[in-house]
Amino acid sequence: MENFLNELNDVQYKCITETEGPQLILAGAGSGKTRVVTTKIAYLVKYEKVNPQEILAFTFTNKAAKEMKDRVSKLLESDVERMWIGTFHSMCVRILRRDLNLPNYTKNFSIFDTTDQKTLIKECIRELNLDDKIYTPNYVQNRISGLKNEGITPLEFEKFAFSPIDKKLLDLYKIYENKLESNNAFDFDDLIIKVIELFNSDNMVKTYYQQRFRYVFVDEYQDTNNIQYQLIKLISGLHKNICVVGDADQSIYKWRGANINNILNFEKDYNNTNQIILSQNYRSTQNILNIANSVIQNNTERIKKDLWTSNLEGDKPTLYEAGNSTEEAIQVGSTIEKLIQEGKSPSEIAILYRSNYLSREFEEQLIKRDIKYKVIGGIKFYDRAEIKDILGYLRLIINDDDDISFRRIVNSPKRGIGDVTIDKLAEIAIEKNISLYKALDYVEEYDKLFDARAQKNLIGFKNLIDNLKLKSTSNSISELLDFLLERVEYITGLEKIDTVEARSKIENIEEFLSSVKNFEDSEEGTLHEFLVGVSLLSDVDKTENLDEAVSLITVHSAKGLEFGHVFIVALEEGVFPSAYAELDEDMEEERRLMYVALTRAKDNLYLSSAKSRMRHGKINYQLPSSFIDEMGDNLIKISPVNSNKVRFQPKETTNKNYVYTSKKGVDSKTNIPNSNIYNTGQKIKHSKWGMGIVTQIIESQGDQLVTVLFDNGELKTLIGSMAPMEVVS
DNA sequence: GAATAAGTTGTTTTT
DNA sequence: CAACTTATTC
Ligand SMILES: Nc1ncnc2c1ncn2[C@@H]1O[C@H](COP(=O)(O)OP(=O)(O)OP(=O)(O)O)[C@@H](O)[C@H]1O
Repeated sequence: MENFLNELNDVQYKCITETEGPQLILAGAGSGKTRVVTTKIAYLVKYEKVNPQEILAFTFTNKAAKEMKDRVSKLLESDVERMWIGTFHSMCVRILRRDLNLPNYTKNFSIFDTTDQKTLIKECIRELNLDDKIYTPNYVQNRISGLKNEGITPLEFEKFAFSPIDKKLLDLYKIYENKLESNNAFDFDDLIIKVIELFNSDNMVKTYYQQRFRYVFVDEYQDTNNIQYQLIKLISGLHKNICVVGDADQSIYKWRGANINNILNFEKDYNNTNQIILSQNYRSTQNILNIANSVIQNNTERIKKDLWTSNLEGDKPTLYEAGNSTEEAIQVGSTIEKLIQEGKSPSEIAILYRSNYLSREFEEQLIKRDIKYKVIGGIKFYDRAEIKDILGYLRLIINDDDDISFRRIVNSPKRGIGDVTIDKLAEIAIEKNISLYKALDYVEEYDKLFDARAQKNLIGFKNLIDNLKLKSTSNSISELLDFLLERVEYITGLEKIDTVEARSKIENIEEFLSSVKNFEDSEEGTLHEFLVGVSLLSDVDKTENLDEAVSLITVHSAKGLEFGHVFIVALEEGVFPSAYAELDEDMEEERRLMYVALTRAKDNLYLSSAKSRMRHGKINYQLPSSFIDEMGDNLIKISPVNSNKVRFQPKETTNKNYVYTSKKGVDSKTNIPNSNIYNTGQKIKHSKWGMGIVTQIIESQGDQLVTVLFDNGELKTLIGSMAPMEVVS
């Protein structure tokens, strides 16, 4: 890569060669922001002779970090191990592991994820005897995390917590923080806060990092929150060579504390900011860009900016309005099948949706067509109960103050230690102000508390953990795990149950074991590093770019990615935009989300919606997304296939891509006689039962089993060809 | 204390 | 719908 600078336009080139001082690069989607950062890092090292260890770059996900490292290393033809490139959270853990110095913490701290936080918060709510209808764990977690993201400590909150609810919240916040501390644990927000506190309290440490990192970069700057901003400011405070890149129109994490003011404040806080705007889009066709621009300009809280491209005009995006969600999924499935038959790479195809639950029907259709796919996000692998159990053991082994993990695994698998026993143990722990694990030492002393059985079980458990602790000091992680699973009889226990679920759990555990082996082979890290890695993994990171597979992904997770052919589905009011967006500002964020979705596409965009969709087990009738109107007449509308008869005789005028292709004769749907085809969501009239709605269809031997919810409340399953009923409109 | 049955609730997005 | 909680029984 002799001349990587040739791959840049003039403005990009300017960004890269103006290396000194604060630089704010604002630019629309696909204008090469990420490319600027990677190339600039390479430029600094190659032409400015900057030492790689003087480089620090914050990315949004670990995957983005990995990609950045890969690209830089390609440009430089050398490894980039000494650069710090990673998410805020992982960089902070790195700092804490090195320099953490707090009286009640050790460097083997646990990281509490959102679920752990809520568990802890539930305890707090119970202790304060608060009404759990008002103070739901969700609400409290949200509020506390919101405060922490803003950098508001309990002490500061006290100054303006006046409402009765806020006063209670303050109490909760205080107890919560104490509990974290006694668990030797940090939540996600703490990772950043504690580094800021560390810098502010220890000048030596602060100076070390300030001197070391001569060049600091932040990608996806529009989604940084207040504490991240503070951290950036601190860490770049000496050299002030801070280069941030972002796009205000792509700010989609406000709900997580992202503060768009960070863009505005930048120029105030850094003198002589070099602001550069990139406005040429290299990613998308003109037609795609037109739609994206036309949607985003409806935001009023926005600095207008022009984004143009010299790319080809391309195909016009299409819009398909399906009668119901299954039809929509079939349409998308068969279009994807067609694309692949035409020779398009599956990895260049993505289905984007607003919420995870929407992936299901599309998965079913892809499975039917034997199309490989990967779902990014949703139920995370490491979130499965069996994996969390094992992680719980590991966490407890290296941090025995971690009561959350203790509670999780003390009776999993069942070993006769129930809630009552644990509550008694917790009494000892509270009285002595120690962890649950340490309270185990007093079980014999407090023998009147426990019956013989419970006492025996508790002592057995203590021996188990102590054994594991011992093992952990001298063995590799996978040896420890083998021993653990053996001793705990986790797998043998599952084998005895022998259900489909148990089998899949065993498979998951085996997959987990091999991922541990992978970690050991590639990184040679400690157990703590392994656990940290797992805790901070994001959804996008988890899924390897395995092989050629279609991606199913939320719009949030798709930020920063690009695909040749993008399907944006379920474009309905209440879904996208979400029903939860009530305020104007929420609506604007939804619109930005739409903008992100649209600008992921390089060549083709396929939009679709359904008139009815199941949610929470009942049918919702949906209106098309208001964003569709905002796209103007740049769309080719494909009329809904309103009856199944039409399905088999597609009109000539129908867009080619949307012709139904029935791949295999086995497809039961093609065998159904035309006379009585029902679809879920249809209204029907039965001669005896009256009006009702079709809630489920089961295809069976060329006929349909139709489940109908009648208006009188009765739920009946009827044989499609026999039942005296008809569809009404 | 564990296993089952019945009832209830709801995340939109995730480091 | 499915995941989670509560009630009931052994
Ligand atoms: N000067 C250039 N010449 C050709 N292609 C370019 C140039 N700059 C960027 N690209 C290409 O344009 C696409 C978008 O670039 P990149 O991902 O860096 O943009 P971005 O601004 O970070 O996008 P987003 O805001 O959507 O994350 C990439 O495929 C990249 O390779």
